[in-house]
Amino acid sequence: MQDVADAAGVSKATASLALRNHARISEPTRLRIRAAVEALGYVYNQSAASLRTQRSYSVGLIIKDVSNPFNAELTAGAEAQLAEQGYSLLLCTTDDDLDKQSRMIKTMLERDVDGLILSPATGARTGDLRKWMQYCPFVLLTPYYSDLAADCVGMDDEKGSVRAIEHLIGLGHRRIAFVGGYDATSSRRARLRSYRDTLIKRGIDFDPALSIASPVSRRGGYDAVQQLLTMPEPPTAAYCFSDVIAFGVMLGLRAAGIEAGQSFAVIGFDDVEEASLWHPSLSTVSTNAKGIGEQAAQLMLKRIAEPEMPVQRVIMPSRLVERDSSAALVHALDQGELS
Amino acid sequence: MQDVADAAGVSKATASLALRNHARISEPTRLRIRAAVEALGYVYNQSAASLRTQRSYSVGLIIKDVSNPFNAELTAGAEAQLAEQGYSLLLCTTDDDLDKQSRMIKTMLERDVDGLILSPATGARTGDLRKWMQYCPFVLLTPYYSDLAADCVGMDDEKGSVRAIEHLIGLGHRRIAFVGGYDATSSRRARLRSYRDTLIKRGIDFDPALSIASPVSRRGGYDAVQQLLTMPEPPTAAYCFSDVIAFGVMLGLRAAGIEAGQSFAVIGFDDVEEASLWHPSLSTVSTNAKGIGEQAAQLMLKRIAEPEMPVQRVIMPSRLVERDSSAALVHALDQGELS
DNA sequence: CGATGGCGGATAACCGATTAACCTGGCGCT
DNA sequence: AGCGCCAGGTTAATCGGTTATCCGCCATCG
Repeated sequence: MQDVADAAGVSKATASLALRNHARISEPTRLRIRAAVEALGYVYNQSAASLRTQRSYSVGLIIKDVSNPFNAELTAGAEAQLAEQGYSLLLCTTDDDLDKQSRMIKTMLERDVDGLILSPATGARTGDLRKWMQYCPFVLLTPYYSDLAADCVGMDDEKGSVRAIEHLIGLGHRRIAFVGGYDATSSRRARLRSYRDTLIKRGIDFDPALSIASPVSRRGGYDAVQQLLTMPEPPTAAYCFSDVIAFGVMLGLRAAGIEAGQSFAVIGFDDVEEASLWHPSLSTVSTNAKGIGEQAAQLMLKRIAEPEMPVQRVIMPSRLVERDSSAALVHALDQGELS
Repeated sequence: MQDVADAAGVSKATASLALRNHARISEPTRLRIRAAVEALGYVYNQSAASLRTQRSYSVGLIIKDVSNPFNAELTAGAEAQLAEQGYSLLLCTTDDDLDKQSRMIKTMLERDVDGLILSPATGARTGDLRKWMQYCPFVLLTPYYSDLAADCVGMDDEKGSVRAIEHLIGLGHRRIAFVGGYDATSSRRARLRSYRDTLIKRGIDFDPALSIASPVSRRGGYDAVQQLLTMPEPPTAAYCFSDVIAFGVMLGLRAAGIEAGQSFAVIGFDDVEEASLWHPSLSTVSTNAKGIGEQAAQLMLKRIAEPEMPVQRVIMPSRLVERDSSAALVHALDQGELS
């Protein structure tokens, strides 16, 4: 910048002000300086500026895994919002490992992010998070740390689950399994609770044997459904922790000669793009991943602009999308009698 | 850091050296300093360090769109490699817009990245890229800027295409369409060339009417196949620019009462996760997106470590994965006669 | 006519690390 | 005793911007 200033015959300070269009600098001078910038191919050094101003115009996004379509969409949403406001996105992943999560948070803080959007790894302790929150604002991608005085945006596990189960009950199903997800995650617990409460409310027994935890992968769903089908009284429907698991369940069903949507209903969660493309198309609880990412970014930008704003907790609505994988049980019985 | 030094009763310089385990500092002193760090909750300021050392330990990744599964996997691969070496990933997207691409490159340079991994937007000019390359090393995610003296890692459009077409010919197909992709992209041109050359080499006419450009979306494939089916002598197979397009083609076929893999063969490109899950499962040219991301990151790290290393161009192997969507034409004819 | 007040710009301290160069006490050696 | 040398630190300049403060000059005003 000194070079630019010299070339324009002004001081470094003047150059600095001119580049940011400060009113103090006259038009002709500003133009001379801009010309010098072009001529010299000067590139502004944001890090140097950050050092002085203590604002980096960057925020970190810490998720478990980008290759998961849900997270990819979320990332896309967040990045778009941030870029629009001139912020950059530092991305890192934890593989749902607490240790790695700590390292990543530390790294981000060292890089002086203005804020951190975090999808906490399973088992993250409130105390640890609170410790980090001293250093920069956080937006949590989950609604389950309510004692933490942090902004958050989560999806509505509860309403979505209730709708899904009521839909299945409405179709005539009575033996409904709850499939997949890691046992310890708050999201799964919330959905499991809604699942159980809804059943009970409708006068249907809650059978613990029908809820099976699993890794969040197709394999997880595949294995789980195999297990379910060997039960003496197997379920006729599965409410799955995620679409990915639902896909696994449908594959498992097919392997057992059962087609989802005929004698067996399947409902997923997330509404990833493939859900509508699958054959049969997957009924699922839609959560708008991109919207969650956008919302998180917006919340962060607001928080940065106004640090003392009251804590905001956003629950993004989820809605049930009924497609072909969930069919009426009566229909299934009819088919069964025909074969 | 001054505070830490004071607390440990040493100078700032000593503290700095101690934190980086410089041999000059004795063990007891180092421990005292580390203790002070803990006690004060000090966080290292990487930006300040970068300012001085001119190394930010961060690299930028500029792609068109993260929500595309191929790019998401690529991103995951790159991030993992970089994180492993202590580098951070700045992610931004261009929506395949040249203007936005320029802005993003500029932003990244201002943020003082050590390198930039770029998937150039359609139509990016060599000259423009060369201009940016003065400022930091680039790794291009395409093999088609060979006059640019930049490291790159691309997929093997050619071999993959040849295999796919030969596979189809081997199955008895003679009217093979080439479907989808933006006309102007180098990748599409390369695949189109391989497609044509392979046909000709096998003594089959190349019919320009059988190659249809389209947006890279399901819709694009859907519309294209509709158009193909109205031809006087429609194709019996489609080689698609991407899996996404192939999905569209299969949907279009189904809408026309044709099931892919029976009277009509479909092959995609990318081998995205859903390819194996589709019904029928999609034959496709597999390219290992995550591997490309990892390779790009590794190349970048090597380049940073050794700036004068000769330019490296990596072509990641692609292989044909034969699944259910590509069936023998004879089989299709048999079926035709039966019906 | 001297005081006042802008305007447009210059000076220099500062942000938080890194590092070349310098300092010092103690030990071994001749 | 004198000298060199090393281990273990310290000093201060530096990276590239930002910004509080100061300055000179000219127009305006009572």
